[in-house]
This record gives sequence, C-alpha cells and structure tokens, in this order.
Amino acid sequence: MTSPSKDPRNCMDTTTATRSIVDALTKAIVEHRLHPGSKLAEQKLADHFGVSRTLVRQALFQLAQKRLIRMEPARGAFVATPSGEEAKQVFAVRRMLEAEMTRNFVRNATKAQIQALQEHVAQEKAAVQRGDVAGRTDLLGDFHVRMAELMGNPVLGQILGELISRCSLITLMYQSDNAAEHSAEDHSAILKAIVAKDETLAVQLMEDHLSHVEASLTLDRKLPNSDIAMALA
Amino acid sequence: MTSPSKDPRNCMDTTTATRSIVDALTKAIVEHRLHPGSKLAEQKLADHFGVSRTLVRQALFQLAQKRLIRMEPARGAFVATPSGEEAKQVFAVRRMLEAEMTRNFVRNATKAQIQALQEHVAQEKAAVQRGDVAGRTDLLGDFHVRMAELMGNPVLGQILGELISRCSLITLMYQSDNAAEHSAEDHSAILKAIVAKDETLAVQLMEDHLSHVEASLTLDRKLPNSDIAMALA
DNA sequence: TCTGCAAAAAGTGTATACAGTTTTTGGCTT
DNA sequence: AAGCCAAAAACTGTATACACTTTTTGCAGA
Repeated sequence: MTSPSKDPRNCMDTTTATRSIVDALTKAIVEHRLHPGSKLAEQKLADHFGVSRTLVRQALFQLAQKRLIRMEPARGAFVATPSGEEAKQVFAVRRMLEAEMTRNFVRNATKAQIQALQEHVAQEKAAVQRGDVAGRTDLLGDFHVRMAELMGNPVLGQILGELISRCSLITLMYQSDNAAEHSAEDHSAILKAIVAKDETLAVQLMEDHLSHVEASLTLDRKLPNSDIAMALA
Repeated sequence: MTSPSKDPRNCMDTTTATRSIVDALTKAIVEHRLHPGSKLAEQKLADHFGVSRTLVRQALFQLAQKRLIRMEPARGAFVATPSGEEAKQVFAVRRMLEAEMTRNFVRNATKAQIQALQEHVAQEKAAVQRGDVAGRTDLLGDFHVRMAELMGNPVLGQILGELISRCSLITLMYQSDNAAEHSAEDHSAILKAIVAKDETLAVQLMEDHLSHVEASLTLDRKLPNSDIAMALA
C-alpha cells in the first residue's frame, strides 16, 4: 500500500477478461440471442469484445467443454445443436440429480431456505404475469440451481447449472408448445409439498415436472438453423 | 487429391494436440504422479511436451474447469487440493447419480451389458491380486464410468467421469487406510444383485459402497503438499 | 548475523505474426 | 448458361514477442 501509483486503468484484472467473454457468450446463447448452429468467428468476436483472438479462443474452449458450442477442427466454433438423443440424456441426468436433491431438501432444509425458495417462486409468477419472457426463462432455470445452492452443495449446483444451460438450447430447438407457465405452477406445487414435509410427494412432483417439460418437446424434429449472429448488442 | 504432397508428418492433427496434453496431465494427476499443490509452470510443461505455451495454457484452462487444477491470477496453475467440504459434496453427488444409475441399470440392462460388467470386475480382481496399484485404481474408477456408458448415456458418463477424477485426488489427500480391495468386493456384490434383478438391494449396495469409500477417508486432516513435479516421465 | 530493500530473474497475461486449411470468388471450358 | 478448376480471401492453429507481476537474489545497514 505504500504504492498508490497502482494505475487506475487496471479495472479489468487479469483472467477476468476471459471469464467475462464466457459469461457474455453463455448469456447470449442461453437467452437465445445466438441461435443453434451459428458460426462464432474468432476475429469478429475479438473485435466485438475489443480483445485479441487469444482471449476469445480461451473462452470458446471453455464453452465447448460446457457443450454450449461445438468446435470443428479448422472450421471454427458453432453454437451447439444438441440432438434429440442428447436431450433425453440431459433430462435423464437432471431427473436423477434433482430427485435426490429434492429428497435431501425436504429432510434438511431450514425455514429460511424454504422461504428463500418461496420468494423465488413469487418472482417467477410475477415474471410470468408481466410477460417477461427473458426474465421468466432465467428464473425458471434458476429455481433449480438455487435449490442446489441452498443445499450447501456448490458442486451439485455447478453441474446442475451447466445441465440447465444445455436445456435452454434444447428447449429452443425442440419446443412445440410453450410450457413455461406450467413450470411456474409445477414449482409452486413442489414447494407446497416441501413445506408439508411430504418427501415422497415432493420427489414425485419434481420428477413429473422434469418429465413434463421433456414431454412438451418434440425431440424428433430438427429445426433449420439460422444464419448470422447479429446478437450481442 | 491431386496433391499427394500432403506430408506424412501430419500424424498429430490440429486441436488434438491440446487434448493430448489434457489427457496426459489428467492421467498424471489421477495416477498420483503429480501431487496436490504442485506448481504447473507453463514453460516447463511446454518444453516437456515440445509445444509452445499457447497449447499448454489451453490445456490448463480445461483442467481448471474440470477442477483438477486451480489457477491463481498471475501466480500460475497448481494441482488442485480439494477441501474436505468439497470432497463430501463430490461424494454426495456421486451417490445421487449412481443410485439412480444402478436402478436404471437393473431395470434395463441386457445380458451382454451385464456380461461386460462381469468381465470388468474380473479384470479388477486380477489387478488387485497381482498387486497392480495403478491399474487397479484405474479399473475401480472405470467400473462406474463403464456402467454409465453401458446405459447408453454419455452425458451421465462424462459427468461421472469427471467426478471420479476428482475423487482420485480426494482419495490421495485424505486416505487413511487403503480400502481398494474392499472396493473390488463391493463391485462384485453389486453385480450379483444386478444379476438377481434385485433393484432395491443393488441400489442400496451402491450407496453403501460409496459411503464406505467416503468413510474410509479422514476428511478433516490436511496433508502437507509436495514440492516439485518430476513426474510425467 | 539478521533484517530490509532494490535489482534481477522467472513467470504469467495478452497481442501479434505466420503457416496451413477451408471457403469464396472469378474466369475458363464445354 | 451451367459446371469446374484455380487463384484469392478468410479463417483457424500454433509460435513468438512484449508488458506487467511475482518471486528470488544479493547487497547494504543495523
């Protein structure tokens, strides 16, 4: 601290640059501003973010590991287009994780944690009612992540968060009717069972909820993918 | 193909270079040739693999995302030293996933799949008997990954594979007695229950198995971390 | 001898340069 | 006019260069 000369233009500390690119692209993909199949040219992204290709490449590699994009050798990066098969697998894993998560939650949740979830569901309902599609999608996914975090298990939370991100792509590609309103109701019902400490019911409702979301998709149809990525504004 | 001049030294196609570094480092960490806390200097790794720091950095970022290493800003990469807290969380998630996985396996596995697992367990026993520690550790972890893959769910397989890699670090840091022999027996018992189509028992045995492994660790003690990384030979 | 500080060495973070590949473009042949 | 091949443009994959930070080294002073 004897050196106040630490220049003030150090607002973007190292390594955070890459993370912010990852976050921005993740957000753009999850919020459907970048469509499945879109090309992610490195130089264009670099220009957009005002950095060199180096950082963009690092970010792309991380997104590829999260399965939000796929990288074809010498051809570049594209927003992922998960297959129906993969979609089913993702939902299967989610059911496994979230069934047990719900069970543990019923057993161990404190009043404060339950209340936190209740407030979240209230936010969901508000978003649905005011027609806030983006916020609604966000909140509906966050319900599950928040539950994982409230359980004091960040490991679970991270895995679930990534699966839910992938579900966002899946939903976009395969949605037939919009079941988002039902989801908010489902969450509400699950929460009621949790409050009632009805373990079996809560678990069942959670499994049904996920199956219901999956069933609302037509996992055999493939959409024509869009052309340009003019998003990221 | 009018150009046979495509030189034959193209044996290492692009992007595979980074993957091979990731694999090599993962193997070294999982097999305990690189100890928790060891510094992973970029230039040294680059020299070792005969590539530039660029590829090493890409590999390190991917390993960081898999939580096998941690990267400290401007200080470098170190083999991860998972906390006892994190260890418990990893085991908790494994129990969630593998309990359901076992249930599904009992319900849906074909004769061929069961036989594949039986052959795997036989290999485990052989490795234990001939005192092949490295091979044993590998096989004991692979049992779980293979089961996931046999279920036709690569998504599950990958997640489980990463969790098991982390368990390898955890086991090294916190092991008190070596429960590896018990593991092989556990696997055998689980398989018997699967053959008998006893769903409840198989699930219970799997949960007990994982709890048993976790219980064999002393998740409160912290080991002094080693110094140099002279491994990778 | 031990402490403290400054200079040097080593290391990370980012940008740029260059080689090789893929895609596009434009003209030539049929 | 349609199809095909070659040259050019665009892009990816890797290495290198450079700025800045951290760590080590070495010396001066107490």
